[in-house]
Amino acid sequence: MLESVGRKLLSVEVFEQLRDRVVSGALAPGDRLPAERDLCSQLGVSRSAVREALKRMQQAGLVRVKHGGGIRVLDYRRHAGLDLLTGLFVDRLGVPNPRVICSVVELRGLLAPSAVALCARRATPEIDARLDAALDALLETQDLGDRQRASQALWAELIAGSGNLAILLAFNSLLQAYALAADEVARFQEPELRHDPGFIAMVAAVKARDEVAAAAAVRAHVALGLAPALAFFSGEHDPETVLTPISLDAPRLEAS
Amino acid sequence: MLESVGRKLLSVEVFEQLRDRVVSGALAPGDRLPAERDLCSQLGVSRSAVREALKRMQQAGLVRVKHGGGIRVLDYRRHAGLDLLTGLFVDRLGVPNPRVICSVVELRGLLAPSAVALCARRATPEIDARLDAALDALLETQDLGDRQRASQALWAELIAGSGNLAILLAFNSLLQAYALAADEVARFQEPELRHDPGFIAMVAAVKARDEVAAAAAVRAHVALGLAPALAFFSGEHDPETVLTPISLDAPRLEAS
DNA sequence: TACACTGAAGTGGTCAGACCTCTTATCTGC
DNA sequence: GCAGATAAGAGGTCTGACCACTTCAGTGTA
Repeated sequence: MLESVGRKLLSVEVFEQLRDRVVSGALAPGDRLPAERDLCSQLGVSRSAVREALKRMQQAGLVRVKHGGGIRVLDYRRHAGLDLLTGLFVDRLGVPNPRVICSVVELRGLLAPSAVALCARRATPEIDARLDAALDALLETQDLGDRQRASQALWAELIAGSGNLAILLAFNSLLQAYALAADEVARFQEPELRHDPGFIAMVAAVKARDEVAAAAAVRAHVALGLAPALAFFSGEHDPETVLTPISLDAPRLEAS
Repeated sequence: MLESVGRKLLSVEVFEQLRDRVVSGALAPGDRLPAERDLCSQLGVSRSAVREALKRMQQAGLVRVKHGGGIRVLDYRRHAGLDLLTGLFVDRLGVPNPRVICSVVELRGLLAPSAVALCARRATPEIDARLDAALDALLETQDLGDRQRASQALWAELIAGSGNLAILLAFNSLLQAYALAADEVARFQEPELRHDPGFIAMVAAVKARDEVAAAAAVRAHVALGLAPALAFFSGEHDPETVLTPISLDAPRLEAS
């Protein structure tokens, strides 16, 4: 079946153009952007569209706007937040950026064990029940797409169970980036998605309130998709540097 | 001396009002916002201001706007990214939110050792030199404010040295939140900021390319500020749950 | 010459109202 | 009772005007 083309809004189009110019370095930190009215004529859109795009740029930490004083480009490596990943994960044509993807995969591998260990520390009977429900739903289906959705729901429960809002939001940022390359991600994630014992072990460890076992289970489970992902996307990297299986020496949470 | 009052822009004011209504639950997920034109009259501002605020809301993952179909509130716990911390760290009056701050402190404690360990794995002579320079600058000053700035510069080098863009951006989000309560943060961070041996040990371990020592040094150093911070801000929490020193059982990165 | 002041030009912020496009719900007719 | 047509509602875009702030060149004075 066909997909809706869903034409892009002008302000989004302008935002993405500006964003790409900044993250690609075409506009260097400290540079001054053309005046709003000049941007309008250059881009062929109204000032409203330009201004709305600039609001997004500000929100993303890519530019600094001073009333009457022009618009200056910021160094995104110093001022942009994790949400910028959404704009870096794939380029305008949808081609994934290997370097960015590797960093996201790596961060997930580092953070997930800690998050689930915290979940094991702080879980309640209510959380246990929600985990059981999510796990049952996951094990019921074999379709890869359904699995992906179900595993995402289970992860959401595990992360929420950590009781840490910052971790929750960080994972949201990571997932939002993943969603842009859902198909590519699903491919190398398949071994992880289909490994029932991994999911079962994670939930069991949490329910047993065993932080060590929980972290270990997560590390082992995540490792299934980690190595293929890094191998697939790290063509331009030094294998010695990037391919070292981060999952095997990832954070370990010991008992208190 | 007096500080500039720096009046807030209308679009920012509107954004913050809407954001607070969403994260406080006054506007529940699924709720429909008033039409743009109604918001204008209710808030007494023009439609431009409202629309620019709504663009920020979209960018933050707090609402979903559909052409012709109204504006719906999203569940920020599912759709907002780490950048939202900036808006949650302190309330409109500048009073810090203990629950959020604890989660940020905890995430920093979990992430920093792993990040520096990665730095130890991937550092280059150039990075070594930059670390030395940042460390020297730090040790030169005793003023607490200067220390805070200098330590931030050193951390920036360590994080950048990890070669992981996602981690870098995540720390940016955390720092941006910290900045909103800089004074409060500096108070409980003082022991950490003044502990020269901690900084020296971290840099030495990185230069020795010793991942284990690096992670251990970071864990020990960060712990100095972690316990006071959690104690100071976790008044409304169950000590058993939150005060368990996360730093002592934080992620440990073993040698490959 | 060096400095402080002034004022004009440039630039972002706000406003008003118009018109277009898309969604939604109702209404009509079969 | 259902499908298609229709009208109302809501977001998207454009225009042009005016306000508020910054910047800097030009002016005048010490």
